[in-house]
Amino acid sequence: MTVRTRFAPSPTGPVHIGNIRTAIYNWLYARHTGGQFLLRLEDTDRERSTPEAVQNVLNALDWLGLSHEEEPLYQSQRREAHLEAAERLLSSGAAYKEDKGGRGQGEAVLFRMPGEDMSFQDIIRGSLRKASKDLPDFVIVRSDGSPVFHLANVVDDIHMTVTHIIRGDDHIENTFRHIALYRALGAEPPRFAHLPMIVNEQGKPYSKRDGAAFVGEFREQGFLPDALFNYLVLLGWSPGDDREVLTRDDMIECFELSRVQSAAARMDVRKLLWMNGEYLRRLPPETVAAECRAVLEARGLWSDSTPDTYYRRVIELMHERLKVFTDIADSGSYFFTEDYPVDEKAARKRLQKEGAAEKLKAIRDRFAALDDFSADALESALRATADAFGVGAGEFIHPVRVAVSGLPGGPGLFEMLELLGKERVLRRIDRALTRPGAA
RNA sequence: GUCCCCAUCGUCUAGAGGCCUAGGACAUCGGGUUUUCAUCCCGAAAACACGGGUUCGAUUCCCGUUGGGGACGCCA
Repeated sequence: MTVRTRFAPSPTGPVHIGNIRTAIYNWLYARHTGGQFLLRLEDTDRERSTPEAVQNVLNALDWLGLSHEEEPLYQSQRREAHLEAAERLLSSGAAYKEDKGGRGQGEAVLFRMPGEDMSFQDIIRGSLRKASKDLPDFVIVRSDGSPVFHLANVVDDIHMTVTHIIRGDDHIENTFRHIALYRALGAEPPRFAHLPMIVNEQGKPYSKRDGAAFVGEFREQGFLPDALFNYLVLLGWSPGDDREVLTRDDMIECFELSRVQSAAARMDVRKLLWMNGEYLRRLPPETVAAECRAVLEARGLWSDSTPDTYYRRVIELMHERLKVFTDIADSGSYFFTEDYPVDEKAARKRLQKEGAAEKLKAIRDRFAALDDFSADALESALRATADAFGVGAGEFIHPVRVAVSGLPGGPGLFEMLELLGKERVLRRIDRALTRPGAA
């Protein structure tokens, strides 16, 4: 029998990082076994489900490359099937009506639990059991006639012939009810695998207040889908060897549910950043250029008059220094505007030191006299000046860098100066010289 | 309150009774490379929650304690 897994989110808000990892594991397991990965929108909560949230789910899956087989099933359209199943349970005696004084007036339909202790083999947790006394009957159709989650969920999973249910461990207790429903409906229960939660960086359950909780946020912050995917896969699972950066094919090949961790995992944005850098550095320059441009536009740093050759060179110089695309706006803004921020600490150390102004002035004049403003020419000019002063080149390099970029680090100074061009370099040095405190 | 689940470096993990002097990755610290930053290379510090068993031998098995988390809806 071919494996069929499903991702069944309820579209009530942005897709959470924990949810999407569940989707990833479902997808990976289906691909690993040559099976199918299905999608079901559990949109039966009329008050909280929205079309925007549905779109958000679809976008998140698409962004991460989590392709699914068949058309998505909208649970709200399956109401008749759910109610029909309830009728069957009623007529077989597996369910009964009772007025528990709930929503609306009239009777709800309750499912009759088997009245015996239950257990099942979870692929990740092993044997899980529950005593009969802790498994009370429960409502499957409300007194207003609407089906309840447990019923809809099971009926739809049977309908979709799902063979492996991979979901969050907050569903462990529900599983006993679901298995009982499967049996009463005359269906063979699927295999279950319950995933641990992902907790925030403080080790607490995620709440709405936590940043870095929704897939869309990572996208906005300039993270790459493949990097987020790779990071998330490793959050609770490992290939069993020392590999960390894995291709999609590698993951598909060696993914095993039995190797999934049973303890909750904590989100670590620093490692995610590292992972993103790994992927970003391997990207072709055109891609980096396009993504960075989007960031620059969003930050108001982009001008359509930026020469293509100039921009390409900026990306060449910055590429390996980026961990996320948004870094281009933080550590490369001086390539695009005169209004770049100046690192106070660097300015104090390099520009306001004894004798800094004198050296800066000397090198400014030396640069001004240059006809050839190439990196090589700039370098020999600067080194000659340093020699004349009887000091190391660093005594000139650092102040110039801070004056021209406002930052303590960045691409090779001479390439940077050449790219910026004579006019801008001289203007910026002059400005640094006149800045208060630059003595 | 009742029931259930979980527990290896700060974090993610390897480890399925002797191979463990507990391995890797991120982060941290030190060194090398670089004009700087980043990359890259080398190195350091850093963990089996605690207490009982079982065993010739426990990080690995069992029980308890502690600590965390979850479920107890006519929400999904």
